[in-house]
Amino acid sequence: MKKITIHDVAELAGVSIKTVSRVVNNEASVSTNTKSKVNAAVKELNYKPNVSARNLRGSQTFIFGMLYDNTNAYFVMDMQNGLLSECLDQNYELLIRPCNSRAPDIVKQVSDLIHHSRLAGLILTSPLADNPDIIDYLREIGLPYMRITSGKAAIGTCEDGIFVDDDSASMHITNHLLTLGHTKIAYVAGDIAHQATTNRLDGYIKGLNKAGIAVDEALILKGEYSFDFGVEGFKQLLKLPSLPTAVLAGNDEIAAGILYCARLHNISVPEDLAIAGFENSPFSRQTWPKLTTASQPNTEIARRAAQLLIKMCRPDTTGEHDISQHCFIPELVVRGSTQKGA
Amino acid sequence: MKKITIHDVAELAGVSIKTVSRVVNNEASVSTNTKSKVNAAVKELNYKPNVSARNLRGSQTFIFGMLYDNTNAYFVMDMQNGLLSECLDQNYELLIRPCNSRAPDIVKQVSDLIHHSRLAGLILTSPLADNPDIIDYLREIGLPYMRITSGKAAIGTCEDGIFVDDDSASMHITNHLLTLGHTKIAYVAGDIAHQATTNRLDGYIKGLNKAGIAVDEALILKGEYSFDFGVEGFKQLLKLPSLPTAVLAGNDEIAAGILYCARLHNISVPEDLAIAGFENSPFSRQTWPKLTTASQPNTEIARRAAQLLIKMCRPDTTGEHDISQHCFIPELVVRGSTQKGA
DNA sequence: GCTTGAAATGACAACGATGTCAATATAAAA
DNA sequence: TTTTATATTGACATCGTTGTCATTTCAAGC
Repeated sequence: MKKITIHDVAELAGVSIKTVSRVVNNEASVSTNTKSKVNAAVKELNYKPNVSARNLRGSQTFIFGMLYDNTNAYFVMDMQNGLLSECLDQNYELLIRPCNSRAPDIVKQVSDLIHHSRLAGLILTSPLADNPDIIDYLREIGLPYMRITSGKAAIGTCEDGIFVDDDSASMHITNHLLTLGHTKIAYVAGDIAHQATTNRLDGYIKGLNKAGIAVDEALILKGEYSFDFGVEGFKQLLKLPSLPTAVLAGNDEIAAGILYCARLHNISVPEDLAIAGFENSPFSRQTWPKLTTASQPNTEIARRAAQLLIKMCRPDTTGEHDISQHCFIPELVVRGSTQKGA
Repeated sequence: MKKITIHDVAELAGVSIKTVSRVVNNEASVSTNTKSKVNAAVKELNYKPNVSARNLRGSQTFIFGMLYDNTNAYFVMDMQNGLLSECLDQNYELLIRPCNSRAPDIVKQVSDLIHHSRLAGLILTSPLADNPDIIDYLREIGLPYMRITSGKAAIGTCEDGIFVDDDSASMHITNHLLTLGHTKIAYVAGDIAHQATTNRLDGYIKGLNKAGIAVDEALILKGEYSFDFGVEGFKQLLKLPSLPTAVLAGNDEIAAGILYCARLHNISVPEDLAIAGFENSPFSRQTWPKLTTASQPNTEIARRAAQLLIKMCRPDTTGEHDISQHCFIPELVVRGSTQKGA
């Protein structure tokens, strides 16, 4: 398998290697005639530029990074599959890195990755996407980045990113429970380092307010996005003088923990207690009863993030900085954990 | 942010860049004194070799690939975290790729990845690790690879890889059920494209044989590693004249499906039906009751795979091809799905 | 025909590492 | 001490590409 280099193409086309480089990179100032000669040679030899040489020499690089710090394997998997699919299609490489958002030197870690791997752009998932130190740093060095996080697309601000409107979705779920007649609804929230946590709580509070129900702080618990915290949280609720009739969980894992704990105490779901999750992760379908939840198209979200980032890195758009943002609204999925027979 | 190159290290350590290169690459013929000086400088400057430059110049590259085709997100996550941790420590890059092992052009896909990204080695997880076409191809082109799959370490063969002794573990679980007095034990297996599936079945059969119990083919179902197949499989078992008293599942997902379906039919677990899973994935702890299962240290396994692959790529060992293999035996974890109160 | 500016092209250095091979330091043998 | 073998080190070319800058080509304007 002989290696085909730019020299071979140049020789065959009868031009200099620099001209081949120009054609391959779609630069200006190449005559139509030359361009077609070179393209023919490229095709005949099946020439592919050497990525390492490009990355080594070029100012532009074709490598993105994706950072995650999330125990939710399904979420990370969806993200990375979506990103990879889009990046590889567009001839970008994607480096995937786990990291600890609470590490004191997190900014340095990010900085090292960027410089060492010469990243052209970075994709951040929550809670890293919500870390102001990291964002400030990226702004400072002017690296294109995409945050995949919670919020409303704020057109008019310079906040680029992909946003999931957890606020609205959470309100929908709350409304769903209210419609079923519940008035004492607890909220077992995840890690407040995630923007989503705040927004989901806000949606819940808005929902209650609209229905004219006072928010009872004793019914709101904050912890982390894990099954174990679901168990823990419900144990705390059990200590209350009277149980709520419904619990909204920060995500499906927490909901599964609550469900588990309810079962231990012989509380029937949904008859005595309605439980709703969030995220529509696979195991929201694998509990008994299945969990009512809010569904977001994670793979699609990731693909979109990659698309926008690539657009940001393409200098061919005319000067102006387009706003690169997009908003997704999770959909309510009603299942047996809130409504018998659903 | 200044980029740290080998020149900076050389200057600080007071040696030539070539000597730094030797230390970094663990080559022979460097005095202990020089080595420690250089290592100190590397550490002080936090120097990391540029992967592109290495890849471009060297005959050896420092990029591994990891291929997965597995719907079990927790498994893939554990694998990639373990591999990344080891690879990055040793200054190897790791490219992560999902792929479809049943694609007709799978070998070409693998080949393209290897050549286009100039991989130094490849790590395969099941079922890709069990695909003979891929393995044959890798042998043919002489690319170092590590299979992470099921089997017994067969010292003496040239079969390099990381093996999980599913056979023994499955037999342990079977024995556990036999000890509890079960004699009619069904097996709901996963996808037979995975070597693990065959080996787990073998362990089950051996377990029954040792106890002098005849294997009833009607109690053995083969499908795929999913919750849905667990549901489907149990529905089939329900059609039998009489139900088994215990079911062994190919993995935890299948077990969760069985558990779900049993609950739908008001069958108490473990009283009327004992269920055991395999893999000790997080949601084996998130069902009610929790699942008895077999636990394997996936992250550790992955890290070991990377270590062995790196060793294979290091020419500094004296000529001979060491056997690079390692075997892990999953441990039985007894929980409430087979034993009340466990 | 001559100047001129822009378009088109090429020569050459550079990116950051490793491979080759020659030079030097060190230890062992004579 | 001198010779010889070996261990240690460094100078320099090199990998395949792109950036810089100089050069050539060409059409338009005088």
